[in-house]
Amino acid sequence: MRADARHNAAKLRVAAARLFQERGLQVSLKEIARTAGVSPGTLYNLFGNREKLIDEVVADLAGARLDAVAAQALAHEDPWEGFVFYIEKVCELQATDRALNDVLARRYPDAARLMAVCDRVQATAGRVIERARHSGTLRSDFTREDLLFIFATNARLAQAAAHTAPDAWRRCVAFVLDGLRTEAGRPLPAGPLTPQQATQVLATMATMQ
Amino acid sequence: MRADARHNAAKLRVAAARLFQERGLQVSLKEIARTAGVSPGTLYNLFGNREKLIDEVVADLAGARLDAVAAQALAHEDPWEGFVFYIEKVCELQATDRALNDVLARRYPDAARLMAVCDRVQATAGRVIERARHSGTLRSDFTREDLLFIFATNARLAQAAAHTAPDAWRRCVAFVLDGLRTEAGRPLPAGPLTPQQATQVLATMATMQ
DNA sequence: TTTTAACTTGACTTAGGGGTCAACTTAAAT
DNA sequence: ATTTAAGTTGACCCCTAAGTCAAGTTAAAA
Repeated sequence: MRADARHNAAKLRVAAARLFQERGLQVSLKEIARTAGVSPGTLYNLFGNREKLIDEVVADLAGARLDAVAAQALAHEDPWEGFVFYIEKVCELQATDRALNDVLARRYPDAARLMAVCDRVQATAGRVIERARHSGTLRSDFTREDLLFIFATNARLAQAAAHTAPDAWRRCVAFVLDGLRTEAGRPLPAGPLTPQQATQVLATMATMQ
Repeated sequence: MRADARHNAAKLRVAAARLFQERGLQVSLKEIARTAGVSPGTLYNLFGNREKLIDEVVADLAGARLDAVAAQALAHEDPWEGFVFYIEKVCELQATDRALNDVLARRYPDAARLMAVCDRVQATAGRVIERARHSGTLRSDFTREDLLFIFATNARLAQAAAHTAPDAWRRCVAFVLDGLRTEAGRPLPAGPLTPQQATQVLATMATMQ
């Protein structure tokens, strides 16, 4: 790889990371190229397509953040506190980083590293849930898929309110959390979803509109 | 108005009502014209623009449905049951009618009749909440704006899951409802939003992505 | 039947996206 | 300094959307 190509790739990575975070993974690639001071042809030349660019630019960053949150959550002595911490921190990340939504929603199935991040998140989320459930505070009928839907439904609120009322989502999440304690739980009107169903619904949500 | 113009307007109203319901208020106007068997020029000729078409076609239908749900909710003997009924029915409507989202989100501020529907919904929702709160079952810190966010956040889930798992949203709503009972309530991490803030956030959510 | 205003048409403009490629430029090996 | 393969460019292709308007058609009044 020639020096000028390396420089351009670096500039593109910086521009893409910023725009992906600020505006989501669907920003125009032409605009990323413009921001990087490079022609659209060069972007396609160096990265091939959107999916590959995303995989290179977003996967590691998103993965590192989400892993850190999971580790902190599991480090809490009290499993319920760890669970609450996990939900609140992930929502917080979603409020400040639009790219994370699309990562969690498995919106880009051909981005291998991104999918790996996604799988890791689901595994660690499972541990956070299991611990809280086992401690007796989290209601026993709560599943990983339910958690994914909490993230998916609150993501847009967190982002939409980021300027007007940065803490609006905290109220909504608090209502849900109060309903997730064992002592608040009542019989649910519908059974849990399979992981496959959840994946399909999340993908649909991400591509809707 | 000439007979052919009246017929075309009728055909367009039918096509628009169907496509708005099935695919949301942002469907291509060309497609509505095509479905009605009429040229795009005729649509613009007869209705002016998207906002006016929506106002004529959607407002009455959506208003009638939402009013009926509110009336049934207030007819329940038990105020809490009425509250639960109201939330579940509105979510159910949102799962089967994509147009309702955009109505509730005040996405088209120039559509006067639509905005009137919206205001009426907020007023009746306020009564449903007040009644349930007064009865002692609904936690006292719950506001109208919170209800609007519950609708807004669950709308996409209800729609996205409509085919894969039509009852998925019922689980999520059930978690929230369990958290809305007085005995489950704990101090909230953030204050309520003003109506203006809520409106702004809802509008942002509707136009996002 | 003629006339004409009302109405309809669809190609057109503007504006935006993804993606390609022949022609040009340049890093760097010799 | 010359060579050449690697890299860059931006006009160009495709598409789909909103919205316009000159030209053609037709309902219905006279």
